[in-house]
Amino acid sequence: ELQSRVPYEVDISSGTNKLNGSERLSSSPLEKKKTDDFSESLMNGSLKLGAREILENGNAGIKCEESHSSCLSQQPPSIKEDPSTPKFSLTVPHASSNETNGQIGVSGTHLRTTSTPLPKQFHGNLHGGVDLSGEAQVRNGRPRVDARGRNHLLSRYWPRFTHQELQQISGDSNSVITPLFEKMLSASDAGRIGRLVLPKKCAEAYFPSISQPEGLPLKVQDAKGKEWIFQFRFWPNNNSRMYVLEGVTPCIQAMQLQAGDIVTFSRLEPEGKLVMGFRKASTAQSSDQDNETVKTVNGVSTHGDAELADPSSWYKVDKSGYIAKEVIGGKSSITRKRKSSTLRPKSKRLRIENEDLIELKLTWEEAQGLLRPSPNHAPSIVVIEGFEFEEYEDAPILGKPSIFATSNVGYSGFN
DNA sequence: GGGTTGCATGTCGCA
DNA sequence: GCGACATGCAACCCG
Repeated sequence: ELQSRVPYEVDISSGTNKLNGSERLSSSPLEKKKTDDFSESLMNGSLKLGAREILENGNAGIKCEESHSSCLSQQPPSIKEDPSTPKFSLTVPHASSNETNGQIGVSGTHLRTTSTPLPKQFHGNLHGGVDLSGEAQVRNGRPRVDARGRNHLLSRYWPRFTHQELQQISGDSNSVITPLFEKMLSASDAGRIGRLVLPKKCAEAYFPSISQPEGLPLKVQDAKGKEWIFQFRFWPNNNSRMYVLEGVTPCIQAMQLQAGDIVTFSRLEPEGKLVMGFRKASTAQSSDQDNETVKTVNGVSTHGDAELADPSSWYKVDKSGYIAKEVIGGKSSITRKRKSSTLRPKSKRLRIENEDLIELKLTWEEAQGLLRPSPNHAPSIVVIEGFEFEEYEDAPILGKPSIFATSNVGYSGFN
């Protein structure tokens, strides 16, 4: 018996992540794509500020070192099954300090080592203590690629953590959060059966490898620190596997989750704990919408348009099984016909297919989150009516509030 | 008889 | 065309 019945935890050991390691460079098409994506991210600068934002707020940093192009071909985190110990181990490369000195804004990948001060307007403290600037940058984090198969994950599983979610997970600790993936709960997942179907690639990448269908118990901590033990197992499915977490009903109920809500999986480091968070459907958009706005867990407006805040108002399922999409401005379209035998919405397919129909409206606070200071220019401090403002000689850069990368070898996927 | 478990099957997205 | 995944459903378990 290779697998102990003792609940497994994810354990992290530090590795290396040499940005200048030429031996790691690769010219494979996939990696070229990542490089391009990353370059693109640098253009808008949002990665830089997103990273800083987290640091400057003194909360858990987020590892996103894998977003750098030179990280892309590094060894993926290995998920090893050690017969001699019940402890499941994940090896996650870390950044070395000399890789990031002065690199923030260029690499933007090693959050804990950044030192460049963040312009005050990006702290969000001018808005009643509510952070309005950082969340957009962190919610589009990308997971690592499949640790074993190195196959990329579908975009709908990319973690899109908000700043507040990360805060909620990390609490007051100095732990670093590595967002792994997220999944929108299907009706089956949220049902009473208590089985949460896991995306295969995510399961194989981030959870312990299992050889027997019975799998093994997996200890997962929720955002409140409560620990749950799920049975991580798989079913043979055709010639493949279908991974499920069993026994999730109490957790689902405790979180008051339902179909359409999003569960997130991340890892706390250095503890190596697997952490399960959630995002209610009322506060989250379809996970397939990259670069879109997301409301925070507690409903605090961030970059989300007020009319975008409630997806429940976007979709209506009629008796014929159609899902009608209501878009701002009264436009609507039929997205896809569902099985007529069931009327329940299948959140998986809830997506906006024609993004041209979306009009983004921003408040001033939201727009501020898009602004980036011009590089290489130090601000001058001006005090107006008791408030400090930073003045820049050059006009700010407008960036898209979507960039965040999380994985070591996975997607840089920047937009 | 109700709940649970394990597998089968249909649908959809992606290569 | 194939793999992934949502879910249907029959077999099994248990009170």
